[in-house]
Amino acid sequence: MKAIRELIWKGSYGATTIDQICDKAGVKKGSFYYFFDSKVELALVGMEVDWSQHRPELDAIFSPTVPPLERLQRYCDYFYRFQAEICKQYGCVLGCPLFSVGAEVSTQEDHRLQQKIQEILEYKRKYLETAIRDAQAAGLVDAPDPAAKSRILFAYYQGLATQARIQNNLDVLKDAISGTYELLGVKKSAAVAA
Amino acid sequence: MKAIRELIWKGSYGATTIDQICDKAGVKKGSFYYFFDSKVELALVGMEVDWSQHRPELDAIFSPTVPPLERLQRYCDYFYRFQAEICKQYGCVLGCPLFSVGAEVSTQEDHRLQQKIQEILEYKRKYLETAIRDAQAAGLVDAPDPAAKSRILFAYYQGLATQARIQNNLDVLKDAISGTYELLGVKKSAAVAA
DNA sequence: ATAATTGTTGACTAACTAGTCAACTTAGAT
DNA sequence: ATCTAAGTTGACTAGTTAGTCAACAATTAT
Repeated sequence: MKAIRELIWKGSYGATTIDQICDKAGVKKGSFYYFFDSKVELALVGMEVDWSQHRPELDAIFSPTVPPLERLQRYCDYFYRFQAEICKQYGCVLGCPLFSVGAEVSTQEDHRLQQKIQEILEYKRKYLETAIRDAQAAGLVDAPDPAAKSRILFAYYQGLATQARIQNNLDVLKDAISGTYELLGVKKSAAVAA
Repeated sequence: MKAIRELIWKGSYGATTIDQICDKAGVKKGSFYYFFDSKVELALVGMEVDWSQHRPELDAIFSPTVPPLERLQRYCDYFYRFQAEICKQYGCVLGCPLFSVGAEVSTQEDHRLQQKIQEILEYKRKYLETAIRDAQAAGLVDAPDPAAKSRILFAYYQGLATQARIQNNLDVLKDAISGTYELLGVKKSAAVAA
């Protein structure tokens, strides 16, 4: 379980072989096929496990009890710290596996993995939408269409994460919060407050 | 040449084998190794060829003779039309190969491909930076730091392209120009003019 | 024409790939 | 203790992979 996540995160989904997974997991191939029918099957469960581990943390960060702009601030901080830790552990910036794996498998015939990834990504976007809507209601930002704004912000985050991975540079992520504010048209006073 | 571009664009770099490339190109493996030492070598030349074909079009779109905001408008249009054509040809949205391949190979030991990709990406960002600087000089946008803004805009485009690929949905790209305007803080009057 | 260079090929290794399976080991229930 | 179900394994296909190479063909120079 941990093995496949590491391998497809650090390397790529397509280039990760079942032999590699078994080696890393210290398990023989027979055992693998006792539990899973194929690599896709394992990847699906892996994604699910990963998501279920992140979900509580995101629920806390995006809790409605937290002021909306602070949620975004905390999320940017969290993402940076998380990537920094991963970077220290694996020696390079890995970004978000949902993006890199998603982009890689999107053209495959078997659509199950794409669907799962899109599903989780949509959950994540929802956090942003709610935060933006609350910020708009509080008059903190200029976002008459929170859903549209959340898509823009989400695309921005996705781009940042991918850039950080490609450039292998954590500093790229440091612009996240200022970029968020510019993108949302945060009013000066609100920015200082958050 | 055309073969590898199609294969690693539609599929992935890692999962594309030299046998596949040779088959698609109608060439035997011996010939391949007569010209290239490895897959990386071929991919490097492929990227270079691809870039040299796009460059004149981008030079035209971002010509200093064109009003700055119109450059961005034209670029968004161009990108959409280009993706639509590719989509009709291959049956699915493929996004930008620099992003998908870049994300995939970024953790490899051999850094040559990453370097080439980063180099081309940096060229592309420069187009945006110049357009934003000109727009700022003309008082059309609120961008005191054009380089920083261009990084934000570039990340946004990168995210959009990746999303379009993951969701296999061209409509994602339709938000590009309105997102650009929101992101740059385009003044109402300037937006109407462009 | 002929020699030299450039390019092409099929046949070849040796390592790796996904996937199967009968035999084995463990752990839990009775 | 012993029976059973759950899990593990090594050895096994059969196809694919990267990469090599001597022999062959095509082009070009002289």
